[in-house]
Amino acid sequence: MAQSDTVSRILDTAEVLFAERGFAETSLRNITSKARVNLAAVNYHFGSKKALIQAVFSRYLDPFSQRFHSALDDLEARYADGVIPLEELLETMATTVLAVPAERNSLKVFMRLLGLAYSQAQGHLRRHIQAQYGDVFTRFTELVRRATPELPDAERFWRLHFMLGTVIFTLSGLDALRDIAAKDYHEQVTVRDLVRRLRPVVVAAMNAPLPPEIEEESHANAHPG
Amino acid sequence: MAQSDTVSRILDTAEVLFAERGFAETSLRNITSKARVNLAAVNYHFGSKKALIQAVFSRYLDPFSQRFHSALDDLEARYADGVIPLEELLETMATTVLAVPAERNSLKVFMRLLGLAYSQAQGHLRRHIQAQYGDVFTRFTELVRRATPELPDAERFWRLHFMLGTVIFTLSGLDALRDIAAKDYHEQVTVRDLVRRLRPVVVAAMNAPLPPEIEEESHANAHPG
DNA sequence: TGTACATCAGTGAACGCGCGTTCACTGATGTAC
DNA sequence: TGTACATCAGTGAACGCGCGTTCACTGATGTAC
Repeated sequence: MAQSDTVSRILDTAEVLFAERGFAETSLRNITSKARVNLAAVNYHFGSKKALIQAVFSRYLDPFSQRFHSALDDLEARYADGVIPLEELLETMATTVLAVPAERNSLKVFMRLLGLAYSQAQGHLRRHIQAQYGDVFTRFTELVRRATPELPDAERFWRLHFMLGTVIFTLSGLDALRDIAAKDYHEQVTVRDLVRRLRPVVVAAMNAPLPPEIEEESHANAHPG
Repeated sequence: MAQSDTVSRILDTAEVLFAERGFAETSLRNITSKARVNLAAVNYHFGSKKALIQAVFSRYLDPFSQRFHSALDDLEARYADGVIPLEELLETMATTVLAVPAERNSLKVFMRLLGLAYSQAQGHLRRHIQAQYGDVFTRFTELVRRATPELPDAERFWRLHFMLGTVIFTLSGLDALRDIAAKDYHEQVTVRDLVRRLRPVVVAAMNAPLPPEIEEESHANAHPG
């Protein structure tokens, strides 16, 4: 037995329960009893519930940011001028996002956790993630910036988050949507199928025409960049 | 004084706190002390915390479905052939979505509600809301079907949900995103500004080219390129 | 090689606390006769 | 008009419960001399 079977039992169980019900609704007693581990073990190994939540995130985000960094290295080596087509960037992100949970428990858990982290208003978790993993996202958005020079910075920011919303909402609520889809269309939907459908939608959204300028208001002269 | 000033004080305060921190993280003591109302008043007037949450939801969804129905009546009267352009349908939905919370407190509560309706894992709440308010959404999607005859049914279903994800994610996590946007671009974002940005993105996404058909399936000879 | 101590994962029970809910009660207003 | 009772919004205090955390403890293994 490894020196801490207990630690991974806790993490495995916690990520499933967190994804199912959220952080506040999952108690340490839920986790430890389902993991068949002593209640005090969470505080012994992690220090607090908050720290456990962050540890659950790290198990996904550490390998993700590592893989994503090296995938971007490969891309940058391939395009010597530093301008990587948008489709390639999105494709790479999709591949990396799908690769990580394939080894772990589920894509749904990962997406649900990301969604919870964003919607969590207070944001200690959000700030932790930003501080810990912000650089790989910064690098990605910089590459997207070069791929879409015609987009104002603010517009690009919002469109990336619009698409993040699409992906997180769809993949984290996949069970519910599958339910509805199966009832309406008698169709079984796989994650690969969804990604196939998502691709042209995301590309079209990023390439949509710019919204009309606002003229009135105060003199909104935000020079982006 | 109305026969129950207390009831509306509770509802007004509850929706603000629910929007700020979520349902589980908001206690009845938080609500009643901020509303300067007796703790027991919630259970007296509503019966339980769960019933209070549903009452908060109803204050948004009842007027929303009512208004949306009559807005669709108007549109159908205006287009005698029964085919309403997609842009009009989306515009109408956006207007209705924004009109309801304008009288009330926050768009965010409303968006959280819609998000919950979908992402609630076990789905008893989802099915309740589907049963209570499903007809207006069914009516809307039927009109969208007529406006986009070139889309296969399943494709339309998924694209509508992709866009629902964008809107729910963006507007329900607005505070977090505003935070990030303000830090990166020193720009204050209003809801109206966001809707202006969303419009071309949603239209482009709905009109995106169809994804390539899947041909192979079982004999998995995936061309890696 | 034997003894003493240190380290460490894990445990069982308890702690204080905030939670949703309940209950006996008040006091104002309405209704019946 | 007077009396008795009913209804109802609201109250203060307490209830039991599950929560995250703490603490003294065990027993196995490692280390020093």
